[in-house]
Amino acid sequence: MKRQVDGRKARGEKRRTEIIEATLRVIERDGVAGVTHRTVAAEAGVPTTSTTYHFATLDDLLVATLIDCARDMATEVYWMIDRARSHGRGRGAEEIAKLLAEALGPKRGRTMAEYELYLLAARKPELRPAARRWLDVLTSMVRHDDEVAFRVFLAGIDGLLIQGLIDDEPPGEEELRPVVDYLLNPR
Amino acid sequence: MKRQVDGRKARGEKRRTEIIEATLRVIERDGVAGVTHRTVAAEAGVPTTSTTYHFATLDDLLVATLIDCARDMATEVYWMIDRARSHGRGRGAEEIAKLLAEALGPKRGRTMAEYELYLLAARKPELRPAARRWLDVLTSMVRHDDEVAFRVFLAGIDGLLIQGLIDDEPPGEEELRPVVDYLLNPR
DNA sequence: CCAATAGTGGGACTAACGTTCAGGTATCTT
DNA sequence: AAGATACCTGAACGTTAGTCCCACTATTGG
Repeated sequence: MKRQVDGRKARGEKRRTEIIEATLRVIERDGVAGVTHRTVAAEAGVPTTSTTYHFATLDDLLVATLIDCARDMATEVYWMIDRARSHGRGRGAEEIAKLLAEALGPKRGRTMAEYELYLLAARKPELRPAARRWLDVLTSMVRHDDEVAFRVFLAGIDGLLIQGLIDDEPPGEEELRPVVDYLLNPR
Repeated sequence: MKRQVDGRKARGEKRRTEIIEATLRVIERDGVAGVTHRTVAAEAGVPTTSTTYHFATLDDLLVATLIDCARDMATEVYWMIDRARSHGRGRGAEEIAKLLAEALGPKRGRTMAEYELYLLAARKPELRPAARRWLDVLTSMVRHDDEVAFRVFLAGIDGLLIQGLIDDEPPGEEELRPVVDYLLNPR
């Protein structure tokens, strides 16, 4: 049978994704610098050689992990837009502000990981399509008649996030809302 | 004499700054990941032990380098504002757009280094004052009656830069000017 | 049923790493 | 002049890294 769920290949791919997830956890905790075959293997609870079997080099592991991370981010943005739409016109700012506050609060580690992806993509062209994915999702979903205003909006989101990461106490939802609102409809 | 320029201490501090400059070059070329005592020593043309003599640990070297980098960035921003002012009201956008285009073009490596500083500051609170320095300079020099608009401006600059770093062909000055202009005087 | 194959895991090898140390030299202080 | 001081550096230590090897197991396709 080809569709056997517990076969060799299926278990292999399962472990592969487990390794990727463990890598993401390591990046969230210690940054890309903390990623080694051994730390990842320990985090995933597998022998060291398992990571080298599924990913030829450490670089492959990093690239695979960050592409995965970018995919998650893009789908999250997708659902955010969807939610903002269903909440009616003009309520988009609240949804976005809430998401930003989460990114800087409970999901801070994840946000840092995403910006390490950005920086790695700056050096590795192969990662750029993945890093740009959430930008593409936004661009394709949101109607933008004013090209310049939309570009400011995209840049503003990134700036708010990265500056929030180096704040001693990151801004909360209520602090972000007027800024996001301004970004969405400047007068 | 205390003012001897060729004394023991003076040469020591000179080498110290040479090591810091070499470290910055390594970061620009290979990123923070490429910084080791040996690569830095080779880049500076000094023996390996020299880097450990002047900086107790690798971390100290990194922190010293990034603080130095941040200082340069802040003074550059200072002079940019000064220039924009002398060019008369309303010409600020051109000056800023030119600076951004340079940061994404000839000085791309330096810009990447600066964002590695950001990300490191997100994990090391001791680096945050240094990372925020150029923001503080802007805040103190530019009159801003509208708090929200100014915040959008700061975030926009960062967003434009970091998104420019993952573009396959970074935007040029003429492409950036309308966006910067929009950031400065939204209607 | 059986050869081929994908996955597993313990061990080990080499290279590179951060860091230490001890001996040496030039400079400063008194 | 002479001891103290700051700087310099070759050699080496112990550790950890990436990666490879090989014997083993369980699944697969014919």
